[in-house]
Amino acid sequence: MQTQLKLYNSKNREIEVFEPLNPPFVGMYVCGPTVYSEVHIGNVRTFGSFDLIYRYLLHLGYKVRYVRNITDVGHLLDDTSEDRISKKARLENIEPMEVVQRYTVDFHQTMEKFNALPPSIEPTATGHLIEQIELVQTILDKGLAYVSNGSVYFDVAAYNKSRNYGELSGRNVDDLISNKRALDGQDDKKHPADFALWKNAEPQHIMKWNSPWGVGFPGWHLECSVMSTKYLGKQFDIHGGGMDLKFPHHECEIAQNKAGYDEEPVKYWLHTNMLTFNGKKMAKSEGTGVTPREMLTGNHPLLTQAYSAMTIRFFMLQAHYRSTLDFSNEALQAAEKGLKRLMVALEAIDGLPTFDKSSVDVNDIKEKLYGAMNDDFNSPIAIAHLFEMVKWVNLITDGKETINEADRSSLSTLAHTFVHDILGLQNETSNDGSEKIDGLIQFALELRQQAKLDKNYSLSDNIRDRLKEIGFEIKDGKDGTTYNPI
RNA sequence: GGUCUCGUGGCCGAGUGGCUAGGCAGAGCUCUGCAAAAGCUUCCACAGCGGUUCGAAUCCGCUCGAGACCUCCA
Repeated sequence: MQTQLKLYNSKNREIEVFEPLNPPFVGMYVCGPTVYSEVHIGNVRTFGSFDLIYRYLLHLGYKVRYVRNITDVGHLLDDTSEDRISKKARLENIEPMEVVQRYTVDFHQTMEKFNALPPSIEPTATGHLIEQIELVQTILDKGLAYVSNGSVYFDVAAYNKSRNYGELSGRNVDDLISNKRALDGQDDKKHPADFALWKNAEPQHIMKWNSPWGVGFPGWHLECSVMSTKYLGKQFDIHGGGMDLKFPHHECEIAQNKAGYDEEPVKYWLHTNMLTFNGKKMAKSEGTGVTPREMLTGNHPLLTQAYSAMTIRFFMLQAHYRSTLDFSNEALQAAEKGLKRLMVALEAIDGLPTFDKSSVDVNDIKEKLYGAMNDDFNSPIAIAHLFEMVKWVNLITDGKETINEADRSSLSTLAHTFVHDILGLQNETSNDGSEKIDGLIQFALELRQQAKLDKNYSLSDNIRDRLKEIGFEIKDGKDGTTYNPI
């Protein structure tokens, strides 16, 4: 029997049994990208991790509403009054919304390549300005924010009198004062830890809107509070995001929600870890921000070859979502080969010879697979067990183990469910192998077999090599020859 | 400086107080005309130093090292 799903709640740093607020419904909010440029492969890992979680929850039968936002309001860069989206727009001489549109589309295309399911709702920040302004007003009315020079700031000190700012990230307000780095430059604030709910816009600022406090734009943390509440309610089950968003972003979100709605918004906080390159977090500024496009084409100085989307997905799934994952050509090549072995075995299951008895224990594999996933979505363990299954399949193929028809059928269902539905791995070596192509290859194999019988090895090797060039790998087994698309 | 995480074999990466992770790479064997594929076997490990324990890579302490966050960040 499958055990209960347990997950690591980063709110209290403990593994907890997953109990939705209103089963079978599950509300899940994940912080999406800011669409001012192409996402990099580290972003793909984050959304891939949540895709795994989403898929598994769906598989367990939950009715999941998965909300992932698009941040299309540019938020401020360091010491300029310019934001990322406006800057990009200025550099490329286009409308900010063109920037947004371009990279939103690009993001969707990318996630589709990596076989990530689209969220149920993908709201945009600019589409929820009224709600954001309302929340700012509510917080102001409660005396937990103040207006200053056309901007509105969250009053951390006032909030902290009755609440605990820093509960998620384990910080306390006093530390935040004393450790605040220099160069804040935000003289409008009463307290260094205060954060903007609404920001006054300079005249040259492009993306700005009217508000009760003047022309400006919303603070970065506001959109997630507003949109999660709007679509999932004041309390919902799961909130996810990258670890780097824990502070200040998620901390501020909690504060806004509690200040505005007087509710503990999130039951389970899930934070995914970073993809690293040479042990360091990927960052464009460090020259380590590899884009999916570069990965897929191999067109990057640090890459020795191109990697397929499924290779990359599989590579990422071989690490737990809460661990950092270090990224190298060697590791990716290992994933490429491993994935191929897995997929070949998966496709072979339905063609396995059956016997009266089974020497394999399908139920045991099943329990191990669910056990792994129920243990905080431990995909690397699940994959390890899938490779156990690969071994069984190969031994049966070699006639060293046996399986009966019922077991073969349940093994096939189990394996396909885990590989395709839960891990989201697709067979990329498209067997565009229509029956006609298969017939042609079988014919070529017959010719090769005859050549071998005639000891015409140069011909048989030539057939083998040519088929490989075309994209089919020949495998001589004990009981004849088979082939696989490469 | 503050908060926190982590240090596993050639590489990536799981895990647990005593029992095989797994993938890739390496070695040997089986199969084979050769190869590939597949199978079997095998080598390589838990940063260092102490402590707790019958027993620790797994718990505690210290040292060294790495990283994340404290500012936009997946």
